[in-house]
Amino acid sequence: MGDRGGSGRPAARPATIKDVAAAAGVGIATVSRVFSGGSVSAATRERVLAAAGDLDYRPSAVGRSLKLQRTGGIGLIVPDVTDPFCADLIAGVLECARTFGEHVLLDAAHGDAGREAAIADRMMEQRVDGIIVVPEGDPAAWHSVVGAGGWVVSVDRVLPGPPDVLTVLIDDRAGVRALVEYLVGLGHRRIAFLGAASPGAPTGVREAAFRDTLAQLGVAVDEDLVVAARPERDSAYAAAAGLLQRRAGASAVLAAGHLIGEAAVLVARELDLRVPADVSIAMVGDVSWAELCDPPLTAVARPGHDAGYRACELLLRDRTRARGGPVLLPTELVIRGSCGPPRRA
Amino acid sequence: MGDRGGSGRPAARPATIKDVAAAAGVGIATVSRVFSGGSVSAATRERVLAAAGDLDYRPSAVGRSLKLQRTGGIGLIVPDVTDPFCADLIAGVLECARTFGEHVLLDAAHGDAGREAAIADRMMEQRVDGIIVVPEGDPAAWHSVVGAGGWVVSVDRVLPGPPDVLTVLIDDRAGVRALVEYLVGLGHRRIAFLGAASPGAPTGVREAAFRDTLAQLGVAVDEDLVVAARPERDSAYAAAAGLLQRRAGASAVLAAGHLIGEAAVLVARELDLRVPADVSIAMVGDVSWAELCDPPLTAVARPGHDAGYRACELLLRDRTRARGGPVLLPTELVIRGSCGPPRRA
DNA sequence: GTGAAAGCGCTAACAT
DNA sequence: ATGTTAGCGCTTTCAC
Repeated sequence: MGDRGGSGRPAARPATIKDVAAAAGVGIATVSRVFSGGSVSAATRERVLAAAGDLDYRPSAVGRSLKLQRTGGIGLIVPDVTDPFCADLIAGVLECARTFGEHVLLDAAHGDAGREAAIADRMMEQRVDGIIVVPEGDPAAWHSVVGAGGWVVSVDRVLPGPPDVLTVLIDDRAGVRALVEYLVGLGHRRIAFLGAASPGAPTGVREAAFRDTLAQLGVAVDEDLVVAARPERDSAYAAAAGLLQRRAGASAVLAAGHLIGEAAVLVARELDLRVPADVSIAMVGDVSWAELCDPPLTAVARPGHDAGYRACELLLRDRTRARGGPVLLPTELVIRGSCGPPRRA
Repeated sequence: MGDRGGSGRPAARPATIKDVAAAAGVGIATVSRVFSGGSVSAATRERVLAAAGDLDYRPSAVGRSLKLQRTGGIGLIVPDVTDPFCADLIAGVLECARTFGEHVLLDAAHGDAGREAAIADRMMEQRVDGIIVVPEGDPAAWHSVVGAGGWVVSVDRVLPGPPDVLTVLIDDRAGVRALVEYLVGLGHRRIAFLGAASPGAPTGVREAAFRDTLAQLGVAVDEDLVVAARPERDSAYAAAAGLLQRRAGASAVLAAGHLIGEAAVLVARELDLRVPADVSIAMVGDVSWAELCDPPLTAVARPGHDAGYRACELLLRDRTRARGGPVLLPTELVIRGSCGPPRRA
């Protein structure tokens, strides 16, 4: 029965276990038992519950955490919550955390190493049970978190250094390979690589996979066709425009991330290039608009939700096991209409 | 100097204020002062800091929260983190929370009233300083949270009942009105309304605004052209297909949300309707793909980031003020290429 | 400037 | 089955 005055509220500070005990005429231990599942006689339990109801009592997780030395919270740090991959990741973590009865502290580092470290610090002070992170900052900072007794799982990035950090990876190597093979199979020999990507997308392994696969297939890489951009919209756009404008003779473009893929699509349209007649376009990261643009974009789907789920599982269930290298999650090549045979020269 | 054994770690439990005090040869009060900014002689501070560094000491937020009766955390509950509007909202809350030095507990309710209430409960037990929510569940549950002494701000929904919940709204009414006026100005008289929407998009006020504006403009509403779908992809698709297939003679389609807008675009393409030659399409919610599809979609942009930021500000700064009705945020009509004059019959 | 001690809300060991 | 008590890590009076 909260007293809700007219304006400026009473801010009645919440009832404590003591209040309930007094109201029910029992000891505080009994109240505790009622709420944490000890054995209490039915009659007493009834009285306690009634009193608790009257007082609007909610056990304080703060008190409990202090006693138990464990908060039941996990930290999640992503580069950018509005990135579709990150959003999927978050959803996965949330879903898994729920099954373990844990809650999630979220923050975004936006590629700022200092901020990332500060967030981690704060989460450690909050005594989270572990941290899941898509790290973009200083690897040393993360090893030191582990050194301080923390548990961390790195998603979509491998942290150089001692293998004290659990890791969940997405098999971009295989994804890019499949895509390149598909393109080459279509007849393409001059394939451009637009590097750099969305947050959550280290371009290094993708470029390496691009080069390796081409080499394996006996196709030469034209360095003029390998371009890099920073993971911002305008940089991506500039890079794509630079490549497509000079018409270096690419018959296909592989965009290493959805941001740069978006740029490629936009630039192609602006240049009145028909897709895939004039140029084929494909990208890594199967975001929702891939199906919406015209023609729909062929893309390598990356399982962000699974990655988040597995990372959380790793943290909460498989800690001891975890020795045994990174978890590697498969990608899927989603073929749509944006790639076709190259135009006959 | 954390002892990192070979496998299965020591799990050295973190140093406490006592450990530091002992190591530095001072009282715990002094250590506390060093870390919470009390007055301490430079020499002592030095010693304490050194000891703390050795022990890898981090003040426990749990201990502090218990003492201070305030955790510095705020709860955020959205329908679905992967929805672009929700993602923007989250980003806004995160940004504002940072400036106040607060952290954020996130969870998703997925339209499940029971889950929403359970999440709120848990957050209250965590003793968050307040909760920001895009409520889809039982309004009574939220009023009772307030009754229990909690602070809640509702975003993008108005909760019926006593005005004890702070509110941040987006002016969809004006947004839809602008869009309808634009369409009518183009010459359209038979405008279809595809209702239901993404999470974070109550369709009611949009439909009302649609009808009102049309009435004001002296244009009759054909009930056959007003269709509703549930906020899932297939339901949206079915609704759009139903409408467009029977060719009820709509010259323009107003999709009330991005999910149903997506469906409209897809269906139009499938039916080989040219946009905007055969049919104009516009939607509420300016998601990133609007610019990517062909032609780019005219849309009403909804300021999710701002909404989140303002909600957080309201919670953290303006509590007392807050009397004075909901905060209302403006939308913006973003005109692209998907709408044109109706085809001459 | 610094230390001793109380107490925040809770759980668990121990006593009854 | 239930009550008493200690103590989790911290801040903050109150003495000195």
